Amino acid sequence: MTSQPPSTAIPSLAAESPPSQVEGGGDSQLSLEDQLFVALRRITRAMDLQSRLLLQDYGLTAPQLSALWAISRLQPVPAGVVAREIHLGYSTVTGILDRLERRGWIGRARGDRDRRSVSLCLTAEGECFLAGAPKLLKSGFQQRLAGLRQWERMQIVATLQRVADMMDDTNLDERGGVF
Amino acid sequence: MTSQPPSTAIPSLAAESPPSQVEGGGDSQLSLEDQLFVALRRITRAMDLQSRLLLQDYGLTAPQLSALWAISRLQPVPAGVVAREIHLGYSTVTGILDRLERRGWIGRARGDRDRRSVSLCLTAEGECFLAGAPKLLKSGFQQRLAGLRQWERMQIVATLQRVADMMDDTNLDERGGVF
DNA sequence: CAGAATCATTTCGCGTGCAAATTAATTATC
DNA sequence: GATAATTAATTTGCACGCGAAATGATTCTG
Repeated sequence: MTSQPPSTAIPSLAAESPPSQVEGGGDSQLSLEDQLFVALRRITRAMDLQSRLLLQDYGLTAPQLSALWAISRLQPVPAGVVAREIHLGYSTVTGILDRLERRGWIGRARGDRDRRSVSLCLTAEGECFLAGAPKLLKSGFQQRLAGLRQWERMQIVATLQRVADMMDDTNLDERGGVF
Repeated sequence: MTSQPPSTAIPSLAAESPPSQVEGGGDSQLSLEDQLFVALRRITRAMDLQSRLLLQDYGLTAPQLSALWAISRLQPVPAGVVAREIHLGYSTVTGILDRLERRGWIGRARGDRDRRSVSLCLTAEGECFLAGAPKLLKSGFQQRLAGLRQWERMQIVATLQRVADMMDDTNLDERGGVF
């Protein structure tokens, strides 16, 4: 019936919470892979919630803001490049650009040389908005991050990039491997 | 599981990204925070795509499978516990349970003592399905993970959990801090 | 013991993000 | 130079996951 595996699992490393049942998730008895999945799910959810918060406070989602920054950095830039840059599908980016354009933050213009492509540029209002725009990452998270040492931050980023590389099949063959 | 990782091990590790421009995203000129965001976005997307792949091949999404495993592990279990366990909102879990129930993999029953709560159990078919069920993480990712050393895997999981802790405000106050 | 407060779950409305099909423009092939 | 193949962007259809409000059940108060 109920599975109570008497696992001898030593709560390792990050699981140095005392044997008291910490509410929220008894990861200790999960396999490493499952723990990893849970952590990833928590991160995904946190990203989603942060995006909703942005939407509520500023009227744009995190992907929208991310696109805006990318355009600001690369303009004039075709839509496809932005999609690849911020790791969203083409069709998704179209919708995002619609909303950014409707708000008057970006301008769309068909390319001169190639009239299939769309050239994206920030408008003056777009620049203005970005000047006072919120950060992509939640302020609480940023603060906590800032509280770490430089090498810790770099280590975290490196690990995340490594995980992203391992999960993301698309541009893996081009690179020839994770290492 | 018995080995304690060398706690001082981590410093430079994978952080030695050479200035070479890898195609796809010129992260090199981005701030550390932006690089972090991009990595998180890539991970989120990879999770989404993996879930779609599951849906296509097995007819259930990653959250559904995750819920199924959780129920299998904790049954009989009320819905709210499952929601907290797999880090999804209550309302989301309701929909997931609908689909799992419609497929005949779980059974819902109002609690005897408290008729507000719903007791969830796996059906025989559910058990059967789980026996041959796919993993939550993409096979390619799992293989790459398996290719690492144990301490590397643990380091990755620990870092992800740490990031999740830092991003997730909900159960932070209860714990008193990240450390 | 009635009414209020609380709790677990569900319903509803919304925006997201994807794949597949579509449109429009460019390049390749014969 | 016309037809086919490719490319960039968009439209369409679908399921997800959230918050807020609603529902039904239980406990707290006076």
